[in-house]
Amino acid sequence: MTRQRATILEVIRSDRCHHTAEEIFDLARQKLPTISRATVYNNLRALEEEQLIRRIGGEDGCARYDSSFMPHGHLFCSVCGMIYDFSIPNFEWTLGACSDAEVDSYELKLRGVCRNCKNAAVGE
Amino acid sequence: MTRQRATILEVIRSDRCHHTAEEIFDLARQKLPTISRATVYNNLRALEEEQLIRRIGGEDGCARYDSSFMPHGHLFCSVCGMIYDFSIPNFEWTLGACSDAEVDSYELKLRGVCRNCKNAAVGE
DNA sequence: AATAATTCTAGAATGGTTCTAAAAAAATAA
DNA sequence: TTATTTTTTTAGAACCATTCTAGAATTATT
Repeated sequence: MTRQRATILEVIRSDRCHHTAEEIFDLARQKLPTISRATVYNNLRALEEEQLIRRIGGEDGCARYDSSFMPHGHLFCSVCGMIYDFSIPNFEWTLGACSDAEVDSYELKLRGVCRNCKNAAVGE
Repeated sequence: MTRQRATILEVIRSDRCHHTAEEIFDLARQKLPTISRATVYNNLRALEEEQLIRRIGGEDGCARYDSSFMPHGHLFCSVCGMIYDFSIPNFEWTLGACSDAEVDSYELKLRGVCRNCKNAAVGE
């Protein structure tokens, strides 16, 4: 575990913001000014292969990263742009019950309006 | 509806293969040899905005297109590479019941082994 | 310390997609 | 129909997230 890799992992774990590679590069650079963009990309790929982080496809064509192990989906709020974790009880079981295929993992992306923005709209 | 757009839509509707933009370009060119790549991309975007087709993110970083209106997920088989439609009964209802957010649409990608490949493995 | 293996760095290359500007086609007006 | 305006198409350049390359730095091994 090099300093660079530890820093990248720390950045991803430090909040639940699902940062992009570029954001991770900027945040890592604040702690390690000479870190290279390629190092960020290399380590993101390596960390993903080691299952220490998870890649999720963003809405704008660039990948985002999540450090949570618990399987869950993501709600992309079309009003505030935030990305929220979204869990469905027994979803793995449901997937198994829905077909004869063997499902190893899933990625669930939801588009809509988050609770906060929905409530704000009502209060207007 | 120009000839180019009609041809692109016809290609997407002609089978359930979830083609990439490049594949659609090649197939469209067989019918309209002078069609341009930009026309394919322009129309794919327009057709998506008109809700005549749906874009799904492929596993290899390039978009794929689906002409089905019925909401459903996609199983990417890691053995044969095929992409299968995957439906979950009452899934829209489940999504609504799982949070206070307003969910407008979803994209569900599953990785695993399809029924055929699973059965083939057993028979070995 | 010497050697070998791994990781990092900067910048070039890649590739799917979007943009640009001019030509063609289609729609509308006269 | 002809003239005018709007939309679409075309070819290729540009874009940008990501990957690759080659050499330097670091780390591990002998």
